[in-house]
Parts: sequence; structure tokens; C-alpha cells
Amino acid sequence: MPTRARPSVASRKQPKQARSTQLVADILTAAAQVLARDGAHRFTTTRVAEKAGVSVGSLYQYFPNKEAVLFRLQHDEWTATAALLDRILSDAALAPCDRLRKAVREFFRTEWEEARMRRALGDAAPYYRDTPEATRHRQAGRRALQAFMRQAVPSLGGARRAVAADLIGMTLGAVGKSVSETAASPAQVDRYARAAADMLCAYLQRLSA
Amino acid sequence: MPTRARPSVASRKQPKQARSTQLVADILTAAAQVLARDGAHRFTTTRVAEKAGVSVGSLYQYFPNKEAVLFRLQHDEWTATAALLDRILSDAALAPCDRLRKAVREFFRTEWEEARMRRALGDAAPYYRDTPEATRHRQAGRRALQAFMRQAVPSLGGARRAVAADLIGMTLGAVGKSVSETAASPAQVDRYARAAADMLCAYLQRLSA
DNA sequence: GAAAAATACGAACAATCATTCGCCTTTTCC
DNA sequence: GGAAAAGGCGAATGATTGTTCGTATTTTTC
Repeated sequence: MPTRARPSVASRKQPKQARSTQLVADILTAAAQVLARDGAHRFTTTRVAEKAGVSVGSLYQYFPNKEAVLFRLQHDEWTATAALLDRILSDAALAPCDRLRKAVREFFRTEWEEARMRRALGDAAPYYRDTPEATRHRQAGRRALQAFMRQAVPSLGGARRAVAADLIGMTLGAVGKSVSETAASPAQVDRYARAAADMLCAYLQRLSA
Repeated sequence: MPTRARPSVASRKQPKQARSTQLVADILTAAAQVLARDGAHRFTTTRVAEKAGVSVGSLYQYFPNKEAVLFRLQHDEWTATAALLDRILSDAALAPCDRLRKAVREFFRTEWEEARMRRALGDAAPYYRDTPEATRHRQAGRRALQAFMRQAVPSLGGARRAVAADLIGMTLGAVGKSVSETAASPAQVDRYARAAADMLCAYLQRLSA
């Protein structure tokens, strides 16, 4: 696995014509399929290009390196997940605890549905984990959860609230990952989601008391 | 990264003389150092052998492949962690909740102290994750936690108790990992440990109610 | 002390992969 | 319609790595 200079994971150049836009889309679709089918271990640019019906050279015209493809996939996942959680957690029509319930359930479900690709993306994390873009995503997630916590436990001091928000975020992400790798059926996913929600709600109530 | 036939991760042959026993020990020490220093990405048998002051050929006399070295490292970690948690969680002198507190604190601390190697071992998980030995370890962990839960919430039905035990296990492991990768100081580790213990205890009490 | 068993060695082999670059084709723009 | 820009191609390159195997050394056995 040769490692050369790392031009970050930013895009190399923007597609300007319709066919190149399609080409990038094809590459991303193929990348997701290769990741799910062959695993992070066998995720190679050649294989992705082949699956997409495209040449390797073309791939490198829009992605500076392999990491960039993986990061783009993860980026899209993060964006979708962030939108989902943001929508649920800021829904003032529901009590904080109910929002959490709903968030856990929806999140666990989507994680489980794409379990194979998520797992492979997790395995590939070392490739993109430490990029500035990844850090920015994590920060955005933290802020969203802290905003939620301000509504859920307004009486709690800022420092302790921040720790609690981090803990909930970690639990959501980490347990979600565990569940999606462990659970065998949607029913089982829901059982774990219910249990996790019970736990988080119990924690929330203890914090407000 | 060539992948050939996989002779599992079992030992290839047992050292019979003193010098070979020492050689295996040197290899494992070197492996831990290489993992911590260079990361899973650059963990190669050649590098390990070099660091150990030993030839690659010798390494392959006692380990069937690279995975086996990694698995052995993880195996030793698991064994130590299991002993630690078992000891704490079965200490009848403490209330269940206090055992959990102590377990979380101790576990988070040891995770954090070896953060670099743990993270790299986590990155290397795809190499050994699906071996029967790994499954056996996970099963043992589950059983220990279920035994604890029988004492902590005896009134709860078996099925729900099993789900709760799994959830606590996932939370402990997954959040511990997150914390060890995130926390910057022992004080911060303890803050997270306290918060996680609060959460788990609140859950335990809700379950008994 | 000599044959046998165990150990140790490390150059060589066989894959695999990320990435480039010279060349050709298609689209855009005037 | 033709020049220029954008897109597309894929064999070749340069590295790295996991693992083997023939040979040399050390220890054990009798």
C-alpha cells in the first residue's frame, strides 16, 4: 500500500459537462457497492472504476486519491444522518425524552439497513478520520446535541451539560454501530433501540432532578 | 496486501527451548510497540521482526500469519480486561450500582492509558474480528454481564434482562473506546466515566422499578 | 562427541495496489 | 466547421508487503 503525498481529500476538479457529472455519480454508486460487497480490505480504485464501467484514469480526474472516494461516501452518510437527527431533536412538539426515543429508533434503523457498507466505512475510518473535514462534521454534531440538551435540561450547568451531551452522542454513535453489526432482524434492532432509549431517558430525568 | 489461505489465527508451533520462548516474547513486545508507534496501517511482519531484532522467518515459525500476531495481542488485552471486570462486577460487598461505577472508572482508565495501541488494534479488527476465538471471547463477556444483571435486577424477566445486559456491554465497550480516543487528560477521562456511570445506574434503577 | 532435533536466518518470490501520463474522443464556443 | 477545452482511456510504473524455503547455527539427546 504505497503512501505518497496527501493532497487532502478535497475534490480535484469539478465536473463541468453532463457526462462527467454522471461519471462521478456512477463512481460513487459503484464505490458503495464495492465497499458493501468486498469490504474495506478489498476496496481498490481499480475495482471501483471497473464496477462503474469507467477507467481508473477518469476516477483520478475527479478524486485526488482513494481516501477521497471513501471520505465522500462517509461525508454523504454524515450529512444525511445529521439532517435526520437535527430534524427529530429540534421538534418542539415532542417532549425531549420522546425526541430521543424517536431519534434512537430512526438512527438505529438506518444504520442497520446499510450495515454492510457502514461497517466497511468504519473499517476504512483510518483513511479519513483525521482530516479537517471529519473534525468539522464531529463539531457540528456536538453543537446540535448541545442545543438539544439546553432544551432538555436547562437547569444543568454548562460544563456538566456539555459532558452529558458528549456522552449521549458517543452512546448513540457507538451503540448504534454495535447494534448494526450484531442485530439479526429489524425486530431485534427495535428491541435494542427501545432499551437504549430507556437508558438515555432515565439519564435525562436523573439530570433534571 | 495479498490474501492467501487462512490457517486461522492459532499458533503454528509451540516454543520448546528457552531461546524460542524469549523470541516469541520479544516479538509480542515489538508488535505492541510497532502498533502504538506506526499504527495498524504500517503494522507489517517485517517491521515487527526488525524491531524485535529477529528475522521474519523466525516470526513465521511461531505465528501462521500477520493476523495471528494481532489476534494474540488482542487476546491478551481481552483476557486482562475480562479479569478486571469480572473481579469488580462480582464483588458482593458492593451494591450493584457501585460495582458498575467502579467498573466503568477502571475500564476507562486502562483503555485511556493504552489509547494508542488500543486504537490501532481497533483499526486492525477486520483482521481477526470474525475468528471463532474472537466470538468465544465475546460470548464469555456476555455471560459475565448477564450473571451480574441477575444479581442487579433479579425481578426482571430473562429476555429483557438479556437485552439490557447486552446494551450495557455495548455501551461500556463502545463508549470506552470513544472516550479513550477523545479524552485529553486523566481528569477528563474521569469526568466521562462519572457521567457514564450515572447513566448506567439510572438505567439500572429504572429497570428495577 | 556425533547424530538428530530445534531454531534462526534473510534473500527471493508472487501478489497487489495507488497513481501517472501520453494519446485519443467528445463537447463547447465562436 | 474548426479550434480549443473538457473528458476519457488503460497499459505501464514504482512501491510495498505477506510468506516461503534452502541453508546455517545452536541445543538436545544418547
